[in-house]
Amino acid sequence: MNANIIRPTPEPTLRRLPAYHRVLQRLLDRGRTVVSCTHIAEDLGLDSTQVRKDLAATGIIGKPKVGYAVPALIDSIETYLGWKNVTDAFVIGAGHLGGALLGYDGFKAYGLNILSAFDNDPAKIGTTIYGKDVLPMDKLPDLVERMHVGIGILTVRAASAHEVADIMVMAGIKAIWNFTQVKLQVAPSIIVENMDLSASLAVLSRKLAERNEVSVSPVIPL
Amino acid sequence: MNANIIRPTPEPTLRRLPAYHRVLQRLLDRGRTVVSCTHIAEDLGLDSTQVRKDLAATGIIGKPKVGYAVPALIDSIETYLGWKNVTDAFVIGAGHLGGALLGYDGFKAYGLNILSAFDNDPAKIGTTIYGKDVLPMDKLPDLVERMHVGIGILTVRAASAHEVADIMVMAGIKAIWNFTQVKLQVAPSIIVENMDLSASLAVLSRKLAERNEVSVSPVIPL
DNA sequence: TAGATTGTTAATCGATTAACAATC
DNA sequence: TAGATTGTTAATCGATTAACAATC
Repeated sequence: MNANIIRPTPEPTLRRLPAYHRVLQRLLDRGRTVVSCTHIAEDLGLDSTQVRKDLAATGIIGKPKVGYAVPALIDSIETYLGWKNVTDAFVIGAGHLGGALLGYDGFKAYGLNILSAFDNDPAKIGTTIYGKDVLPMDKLPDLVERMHVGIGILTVRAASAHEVADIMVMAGIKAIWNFTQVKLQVAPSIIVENMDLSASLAVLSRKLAERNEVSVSPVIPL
Repeated sequence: MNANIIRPTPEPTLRRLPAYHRVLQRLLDRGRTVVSCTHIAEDLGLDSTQVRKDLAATGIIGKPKVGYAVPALIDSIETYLGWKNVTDAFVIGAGHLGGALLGYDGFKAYGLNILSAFDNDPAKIGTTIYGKDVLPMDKLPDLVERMHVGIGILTVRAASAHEVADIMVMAGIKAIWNFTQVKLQVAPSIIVENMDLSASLAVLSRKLAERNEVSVSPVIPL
C-alpha cells in the first residue's frame, strides 16, 4: 500500500555529498574519467555500501564492474543539491561573522550568491564590507520581494535573533541559515538550518576534558 | 562480563547540552530555582525522556516530583563540558573567517580563550586583529609548548589545510577545530571536530531545491 | 570467461521514544 | 495521600553495515 512513498533523502546523506563532490573534483583535475565507490570510500574512511547508497540518492546510475563516470557524477551531485543555478542570499547582521561570510568567496561553488548585508546599527548602514552594501533593516521586505531572495543568513546577536528571524519571515525569506545559538520557532514551511558553533564546540570540549580526566587519573604520591 | 564498560556520551547528547544550558541560564535570570525535564523539552521541542537521559549523562541527580535545581544543573553541564576552566587556543589562518573568530567574544562563556593568530602571509604578520597578534607560522611550535596550548582552530584555505594541520600536530596541538572542508587524516590521539559549512549548506540547498521542484510541478500551458 | 563492481535486500547497531516502577 | 516527576528498562525507529544476486 505504502510502496511508493517517496522518502526525503536522509540528512546524513546530504551532509556527506559535498565531501564526495570534493574527492570527485580532485579526480577530475587529475584526468580520471571513472571511479568506484570503494575508491571514494577508502579516500574518506567510509563504508563503500554507504557511499553507493548516498550516490544513488542523487539519481546517478553506475556500471557494474566499471564504476561511475566522474563528470556525470559531479553533475548529478551538483544538480541534486541545487548548486547549478545560482541562488541569491542576504546576510542579516553585519558583525564580525556576517562580515566574514560577506568576504568568503567559496560560496560561489555552491551556487550561493550573497548580494548585501542588513543591519540596524547607524554606524554600519551605508558602509560596504568586501564591496557589499550594508543596508538598513527596514529595506529588507522591499528588497526580498523585488530581488526574489529566498535565503537569509542570520548572524545577529542571540538577544535579537528571534525578533529578526520573525522580520525575515514576514519579509518573505523562505530559508534561514541560522548562525545564532537560538532555536527558532517559525512556520513549518520555513526551512531552518542551524550552524551551531556551541554544539560543535561542546563535542570538542568534552572530548578534550575526557582525555585530560584519563591522563590525570591515579597518580601515587611519593 | 561487559557490564561495567563505560560508553562515551553519544555525540547527539553533547550537541544538545549547550541548548539546555541556554534555557537554564534564562530560567536562572528569571529567578527560577527548579525545573523539570518536561519544561526544558517543551521549550526546545524535544522529547522529555531524551532531555532526562542527556542531563543524566552530566552526572546530575534530580528529585522525583520536584525536578532539578537550576544552578546545580547549570554547574553540572559546565563542569561536564569543561567550560569552567579556561582553555587557550590559537587561530591558524588569519583570513576573513579566522579574523571573525578572533573578534567573537562569545567563546568566553564556553571556556575558550583565543590568544592569537598565526599566518604565513607577510602582509598579515605583525598586525593585530581585534587586539590579537598575527604571528608567523614558524613560531607556532615554540608557543604551543611554552603556553601549553591544546586547541588549534584551523581556518586556512582548503589547498593548504592538510599541510598546516600536520604542522599543528607536530607542534603539539591536541585538538583541531577544523573549519576547512578537508577531511583531516591525523593520528587517532588527535581530536578533530569539523565545522563544515558545505555540509550544512548542502542540507539547506537540497531542501530549498525540493521545495521548488514541488511548486514548479505540472503546469498546463494554455 | 572470471572477477570486480553495482544495486538491493537483510541484519545489525545505536539513538529515540514509550512504558512503568520508585519516590518525594 | 495523590499526583507529578525521576530513573530505568523495553520497544521502536532509522541509519549503517553485511550479504548476495545481477551484470558488464
